[in-house]
Amino acid sequence: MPAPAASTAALFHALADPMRIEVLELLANGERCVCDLMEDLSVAQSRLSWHLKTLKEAGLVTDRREGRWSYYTLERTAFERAEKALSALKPRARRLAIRTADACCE
Amino acid sequence: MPAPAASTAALFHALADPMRIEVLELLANGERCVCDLMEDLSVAQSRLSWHLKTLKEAGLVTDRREGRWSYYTLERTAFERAEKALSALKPRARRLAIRTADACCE
DNA sequence: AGATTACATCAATAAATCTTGATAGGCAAG
DNA sequence: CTTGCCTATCAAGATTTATTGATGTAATCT
Repeated sequence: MPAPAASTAALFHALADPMRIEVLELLANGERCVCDLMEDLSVAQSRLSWHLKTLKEAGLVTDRREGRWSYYTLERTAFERAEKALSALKPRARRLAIRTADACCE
Repeated sequence: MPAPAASTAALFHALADPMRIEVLELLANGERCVCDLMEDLSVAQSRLSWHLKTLKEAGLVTDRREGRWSYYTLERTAFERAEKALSALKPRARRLAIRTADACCE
């Protein structure tokens, strides 16, 4: 059975922002610290921090503290969940259009 | 090269709502008319119509008019775009953390 | 033609999300 | 211990997105 619609939606929601996509693109090459991300994206610190938080809450990244730096890493399993959700939605059946509602069809 | 972050985000945005996910789940079994979707989801008509519109604008579904009924179908290519975008983001490299910014590291 | 059905669209409101600037906390260096 | 750096969090406002109820439109039926 598929994951609940709400949790699938929440996962995709985290992917539904251009800046978060850019962050993920940077992290795809490996772990990065916040200061580097800030520089690469030329973005305000609190803004970046907010997006990192939403990525983290969605499980797409994890963070790690080292001294005064924070490092973020992609979390592979979340991407696998997203892939599964996607393929569960992909068209898989007949093209037929058969109305079943009787409110509008009888 | 990857699709622009903004268009990737827009695609995922269409997937970022529980009701839209449910609609797509229903459509995964094949084309359906709006009246059937309404009944299966027990949802107000204008609300459903709105979500169908955003799915359509994202390219995830297409519609077809037949008499007074509208039929919606999944659009496979959009799902392929989404899959590509996802796999472009998946972790693919070293775990190393190397700071490159010199604003914060020198 | 008039009535009804199926759906889209609009306007108003509500709710969620994002941005910005300010403040606060942890850590390290001096 | 004080200062400065890196990051998180907060509060306020702006923007976007979603819901609701009403109206519009096109097709069908009588």
